[in-house]
Amino acid sequence: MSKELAKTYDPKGMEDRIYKNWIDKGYFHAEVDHSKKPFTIVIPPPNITGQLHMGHALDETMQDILIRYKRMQGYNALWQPGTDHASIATEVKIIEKLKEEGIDKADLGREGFLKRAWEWKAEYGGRIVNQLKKLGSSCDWDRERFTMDEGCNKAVTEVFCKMHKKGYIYKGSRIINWCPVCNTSISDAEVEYEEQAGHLWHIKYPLVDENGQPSKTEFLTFATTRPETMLGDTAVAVNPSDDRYTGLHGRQVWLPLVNKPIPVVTDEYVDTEFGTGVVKITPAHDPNDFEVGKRHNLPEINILNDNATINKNGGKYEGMDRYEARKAIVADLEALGLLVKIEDYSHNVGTHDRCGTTIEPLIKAQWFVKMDELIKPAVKAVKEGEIKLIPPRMDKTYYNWTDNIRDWCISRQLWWGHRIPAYYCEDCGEVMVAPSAPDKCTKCGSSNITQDPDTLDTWFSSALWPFSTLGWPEQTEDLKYFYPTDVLVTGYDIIFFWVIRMIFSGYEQMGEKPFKTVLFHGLVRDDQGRKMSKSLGNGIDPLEIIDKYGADALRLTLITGNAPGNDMRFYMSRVEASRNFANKVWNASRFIMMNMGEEDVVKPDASALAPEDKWIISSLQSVIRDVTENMDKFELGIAVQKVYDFIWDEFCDWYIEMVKPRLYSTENDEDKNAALWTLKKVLIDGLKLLHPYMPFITEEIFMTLQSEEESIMISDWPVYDESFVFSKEEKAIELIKEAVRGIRNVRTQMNVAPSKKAKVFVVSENEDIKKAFKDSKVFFAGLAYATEVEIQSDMQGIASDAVSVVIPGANIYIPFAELVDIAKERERLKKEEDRLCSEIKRAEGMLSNEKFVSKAPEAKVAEEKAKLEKYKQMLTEVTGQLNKLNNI
RNA sequence: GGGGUCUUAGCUCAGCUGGGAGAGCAUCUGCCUUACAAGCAGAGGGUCAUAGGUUCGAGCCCUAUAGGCCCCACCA
Repeated sequence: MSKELAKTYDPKGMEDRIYKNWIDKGYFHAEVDHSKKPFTIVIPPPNITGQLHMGHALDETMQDILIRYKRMQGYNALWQPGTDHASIATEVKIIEKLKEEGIDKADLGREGFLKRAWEWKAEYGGRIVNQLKKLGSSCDWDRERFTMDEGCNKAVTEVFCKMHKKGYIYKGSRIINWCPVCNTSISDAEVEYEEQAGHLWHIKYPLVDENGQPSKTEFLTFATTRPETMLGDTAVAVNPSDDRYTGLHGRQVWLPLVNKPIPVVTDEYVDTEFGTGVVKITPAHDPNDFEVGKRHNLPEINILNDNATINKNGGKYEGMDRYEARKAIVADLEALGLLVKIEDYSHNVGTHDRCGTTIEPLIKAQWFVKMDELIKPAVKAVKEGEIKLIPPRMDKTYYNWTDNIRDWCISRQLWWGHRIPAYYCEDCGEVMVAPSAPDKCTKCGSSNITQDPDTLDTWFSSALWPFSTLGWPEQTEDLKYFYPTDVLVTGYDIIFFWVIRMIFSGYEQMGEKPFKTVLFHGLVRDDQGRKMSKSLGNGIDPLEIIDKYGADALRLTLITGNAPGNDMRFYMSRVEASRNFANKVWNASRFIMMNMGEEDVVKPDASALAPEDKWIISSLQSVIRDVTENMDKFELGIAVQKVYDFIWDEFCDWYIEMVKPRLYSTENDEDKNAALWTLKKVLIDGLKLLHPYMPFITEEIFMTLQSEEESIMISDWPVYDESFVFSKEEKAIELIKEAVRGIRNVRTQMNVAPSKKAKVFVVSENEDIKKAFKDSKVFFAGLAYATEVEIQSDMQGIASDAVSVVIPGANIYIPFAELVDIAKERERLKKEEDRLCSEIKRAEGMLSNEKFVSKAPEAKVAEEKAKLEKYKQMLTEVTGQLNKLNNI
């Protein structure tokens, strides 16, 4: 049967065809099967609003690699996919779209808006999923979920009610972050601080004199960045230990414009070093002032409407925008002579991470999750290694958050999301939290009941994702079998939003961790190290890359040379390099197939294997061992680098070249068979090692090579096989390694030599060596001009002006008249001598160290001993050669 | 203010628990050798930021310094 690959590697079309086949065969699907061990990953659900970007591509690739690897190892691998409703992000987009149609959200009403939202989801929700498929993601699409599907809704309601009952969810009037553009509260995690150039206004308030009137001579000066908030001032504060102001304790100041007296209070919060040591206190519009206000029982005067205009408490400023009011107030204060000075001032301003609007702290009644108890098992889990974070330094980031945790504001004034299952009696005000609307008020029996209009923070449902997707709150078989999941792969940027919240939710709801390991990756940046963003227009579309170079090349690019948790830069030249590697694999495979005859190769006796066969097979074993080890440690970049080097350098550039003469020869079928068998074996194992990284090309080659197989993705992962490690018993392998070194030397010299024609003599009395060099082309393949090779048993045939290049055991002599610059050769040998001397010194140093000999692993010590012997022997030879050269 | 992290070849980065300085790209040289020019064979290029310390041995561990980046908190 003839086996053929297309002449050129072209991923286009091929990838889609293969993916479709995998789907049709159901290879991605996982069912509970107690005869196998489960391996589970839940996908970080992409937003339905989203388009695939490089961050996704990296994230999905890493997960797919792990899933494919484990699947090949015989695990029952489940990659649970799904999408996130992304409450605020989606709502904002829909509002934008409505605006284009000239429709206002309010006009549609809640029902109408939600109808539009679901239509939107139906239209765009599948887009990102299809894009994931382009990458080759082996998700179990039969299990695709959505954070607002029936099951997830049930989970959300269940959790809300349960936690409310336990007192972990409560409604309270507290100072929260308000986005005046999105018109909703947001959590602390959603506030992004941004350095902004602003001003520091120095203002003075008159003290109140004994007649209760503003003094004309006594003033208290302070500085503020937000003068407009003075409308809501209810005190000024000084530090109790501040000597400058001890006389003012208990007095009052006159709040200008509002025209009323407010007290001077003392509080430790005030920093005596900053400004004048006086702070105006606006409890309703500043988190710190809020705390001060609580301590001193100060009234809280809200001066802002939800859209950040001044409300009726602002007197004549009512209706003005917050920034207009600021101008007006500063102008009025100046007119009153109360403005001392204006300074330029750069400070951090809280903005909404979605829309960039400066957030406004407001007091509002919102729902919160009480965190102090919930967080405890989550901290313990990481501290005790129950959950491992990779890289380990992420622990610190994690604790940084858990140690400073504040209650989580979960209610949002949005429509798209999980509506809070709280119901209010319009008659008596009773609050009822229940899975469904109660018929009557449990307190007064009234049926005049309305549901809380707010929805939940989008992360509330994501926090339940690892178990809600497996069927919770039902006690499904899936849940028992696949939970806890094994690995969570995600970016470090959502550790606070998502990772921590999944962990405490897992412990609270399931009594068990949601995953064993969290593998973090960094951001994919552009080639200048900038974040890829829409506004910069520097984003690179993964789909375009896939279209041009193939998903395999993209995946390889994203994984190589990148350590966990580190950001990476994306270079087109690296994509090209990856594509070139794919091309290399393709052509090597094509070469092997071309040389395979009609009948299949059979496994040869070990005795039939040539030294180079044994060498490459042994080498393959160590690659298998190392790669498996690296993958188990989640060192994906290191693992694939090893596969890459093995395939390209050792297999293609050395082994295939060495083996060519045997393939072209028609004399020895047994030998040819041995070569072909080795080629095929190493290729197949190499493809398998590569498959998690480059699933498409490996499948295409694998299936062309052995059409009787089903698919590489369900084949067995290669296992380190001691019986294939010939180096332990075979000296021939050592010989190959040394020959490789010798050949390099020859090539180097030939390259600098004036003549291109070389005559190379191999001189040895050792029959094994002579056999190995029997067809010396083996060792000079790739150098067409090194054609003349003679093998001799003694030195007779060597011209007196020959000089050796180093291959201990077998000497390759090159007539230097043709090739070698004596001075250069001498230099080289001297360098070699130096190297060996320092090696010997190093080895001797180590071996003479009692600590090393007693503490280091035995194998290590033995290795060093062997090295020492080898180096000593090599040194003798090099010295001999050097002497010989010196005598010429 | 607290924490993290980085500084390794011209560029971008790997370098696992301390034990022979690596890759990709770029540069230079020579090759269309019947798998591959998306290729082959070579070469050049590094005081591993600086200064100390621990060790038989440090790119790796410790301390300090300089510079860059990130996260958190936030002083009005």
